[in-house]
Amino acid sequence: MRRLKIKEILTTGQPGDKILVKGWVRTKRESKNVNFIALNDGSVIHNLQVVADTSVYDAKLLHDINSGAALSVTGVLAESQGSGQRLEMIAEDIMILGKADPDRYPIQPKKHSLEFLRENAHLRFRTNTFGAVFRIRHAMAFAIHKYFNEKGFYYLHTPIITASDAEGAGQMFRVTTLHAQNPPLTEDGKPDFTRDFFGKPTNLTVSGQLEGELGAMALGEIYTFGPTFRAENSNTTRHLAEFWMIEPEMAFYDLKDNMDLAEEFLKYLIDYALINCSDDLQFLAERLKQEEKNKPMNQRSMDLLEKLSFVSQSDFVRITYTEAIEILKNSKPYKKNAFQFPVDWGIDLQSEHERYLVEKHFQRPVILTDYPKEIKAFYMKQNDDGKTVRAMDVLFPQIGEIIGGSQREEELEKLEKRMKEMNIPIEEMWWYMDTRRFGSAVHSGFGLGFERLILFVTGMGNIRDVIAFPRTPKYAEF
RNA sequence: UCCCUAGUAGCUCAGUUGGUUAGAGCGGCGGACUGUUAAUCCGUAGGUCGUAGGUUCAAGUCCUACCUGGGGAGCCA
Repeated sequence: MRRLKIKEILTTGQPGDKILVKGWVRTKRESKNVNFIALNDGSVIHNLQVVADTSVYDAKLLHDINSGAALSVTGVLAESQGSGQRLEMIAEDIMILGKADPDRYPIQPKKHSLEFLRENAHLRFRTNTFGAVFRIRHAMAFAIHKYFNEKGFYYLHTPIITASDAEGAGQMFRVTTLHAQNPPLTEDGKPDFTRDFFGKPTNLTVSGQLEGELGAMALGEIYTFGPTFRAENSNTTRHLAEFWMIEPEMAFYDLKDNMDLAEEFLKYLIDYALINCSDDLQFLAERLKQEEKNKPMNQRSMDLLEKLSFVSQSDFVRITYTEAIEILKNSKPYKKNAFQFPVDWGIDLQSEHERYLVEKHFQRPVILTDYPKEIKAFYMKQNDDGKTVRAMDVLFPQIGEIIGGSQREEELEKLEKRMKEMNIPIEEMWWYMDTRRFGSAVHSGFGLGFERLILFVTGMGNIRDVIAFPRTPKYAEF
């Protein structure tokens, strides 16, 4: 008999159908004559209720059906007498594929804290919450490829190991095969990287952008979607040492085209989730609502589904950095001295400032553009004012910066001048400079933190809960 | 890295101004029950109080250091 997935059974199954299912026991409810087994196979958030007549089955067999056990069950579908579900399965044959010792199995049929589940990340997929999160994460990854494919972008695989340390996006993880205690030394006593695997110092990538630009300047529109690494000692709910990033790079796009793409892209992804992940989103929305019951009224956030619909339907506000500083200087918290950090043209905006703009002043996503060149990277297109660059940051409620991007500097002389000012080793970057030497053109791109997107879409509060096996300072378990 | 906060049963927590034998709920186990919805009812086992020092007649409780978790900040995606 062909095995049916529970998703299929619950949507198209009919009473009388004889079927085979396999899955894991969530809960078992016992009474004298009949046992109810809630079986889940991961295909949907819903369980299949398996009904086992106690007179038909060996007591030992029923005894071993605990939370976590894997079962194979054949039986007949029937309209459920209970009110919790349309269909249920009257079991005819139950086989225990793998037992789960109830004394040792950590995922009990009760509410667990996210912290506890994080320590049991290998088993947390078996909970409703993490099942939902990781199904949504998959759907978002798929939607990203779908979106770009439909728009004619090519998926370019930029390298994970890189010798370039010019990006300046953060501390990098060194990649080496040299002996940690006794590396070969140069004459002045330093590790001799000419004898390392690649013959020079190498690192895990912090961004695929520079290589992405090379692809865009031939293929037209490309995107990368892969793991990225930062060796920063940051301990927050929004940072990981290993995370996934989506970086499109487009020839002939100026900053406005770039913003249009970013906005359309984010809305597409949110809509995709609303349409294709409604069961999981509904569960997460309900979960969030329960959690927020303990919070005071003014700290509660919008319902998850409302929030997603709202963002997908509202126009993102687009203002320049200079305008944002003006708004902040005229704001109540500024006048009341309620900001912890100063507001002045030239400073980098702090979380509290971004929060104010997005959550209080505009109450919708905001795209800030044209930042002072001093606080942005060397490759950004310099404006004629000599002070600002064509950067754009997309700010979302609660999570802050979800996208950072810019129009790139395509003029060789300007780029070289800026690199010299910022002490970027131009000679090592000869391949990057070549794009400006040969057939240079206006182009743009941005980076979207995948986990931050998932945070927003799922409403989860900690980035460690939207990646299967988080890597953070002092933590690389599993 | 900085600030705040917590660590007591498998989980979530309570534990009074330091004082006898450390508690509850959930979960587990045993039993009861005519179909349950993280069932209900009765019973039961389960603890080196994060680690190492210190103060004290006496420390889960006070002090110091360290470890780990959580929240916030910085850096950023």
